[in-house]
Amino acid sequence: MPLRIATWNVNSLRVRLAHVLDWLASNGADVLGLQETKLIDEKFPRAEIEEAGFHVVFAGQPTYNGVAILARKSIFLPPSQVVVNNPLFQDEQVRIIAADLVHVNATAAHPLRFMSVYVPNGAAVDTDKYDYKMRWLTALKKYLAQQLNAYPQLAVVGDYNIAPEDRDVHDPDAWRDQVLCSAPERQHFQALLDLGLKDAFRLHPQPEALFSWWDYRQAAFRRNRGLRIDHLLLSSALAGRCAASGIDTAPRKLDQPSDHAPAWATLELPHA
DNA sequence: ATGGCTGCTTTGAGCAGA
Repeated sequence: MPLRIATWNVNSLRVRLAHVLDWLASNGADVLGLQETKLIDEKFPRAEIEEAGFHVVFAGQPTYNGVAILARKSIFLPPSQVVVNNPLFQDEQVRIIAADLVHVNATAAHPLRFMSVYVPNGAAVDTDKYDYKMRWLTALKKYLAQQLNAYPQLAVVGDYNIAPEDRDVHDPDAWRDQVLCSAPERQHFQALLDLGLKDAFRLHPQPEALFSWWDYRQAAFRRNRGLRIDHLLLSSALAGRCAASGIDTAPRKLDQPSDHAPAWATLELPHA
């Protein structure tokens, strides 16, 4: 059975829990990285998620950010070796969680190392927040270089807040040099690919103008005025076993949607 | 040029998101 992994910026898990549980049931994802849970740990809906058949590890803070990993109990042992944030970067904001996922019938020598990341938005070019985003991405590259050495089967999924190429943007001229699309941001994304990571979405043919985020304003989703900023980056060992990938825009059509849609990939792993 | 939505916040108008 192929393994389906996914990422979703839910923009408040309190508001979106039903969407997440419905999507897991209908889409069949086995592992899901969440971003922008916006929940302190005391308020995280652990029981509801576990009752739905998933292990969960999470790290939050008041109001902003917050990340989690869900892993289907019928396939995985409880997540282990959990690490929150980047050990190489002092950060007051909670934007990364990583864990080992071991198959219940594990035969592989290496676990699946799964990381859910929420890259800073950056606000606008030439702001303090943009500088923070640049420093954050520099540190992420150093961390992932280490992680790739330690974990041959590494998946780094999340909201990267970067549209890698013009074809990932509904109106490239309007977005030229703007935050999410600026050349320095794209160079940071390319630097991650240069480590050997692969963008799962681009491993397979895709429809044109398939995006993962649309502004809440001005009917942007109905007009498909979106960006592709949510990505699954795979180590070469995983990329070689990636059978399919895509973005599911169905949840963006629901009432009270997240402004992001889930992105996913399937992996043919022999008991990862 | 501005604000356009949405969620959050010692429930309010302001911040943040992208």
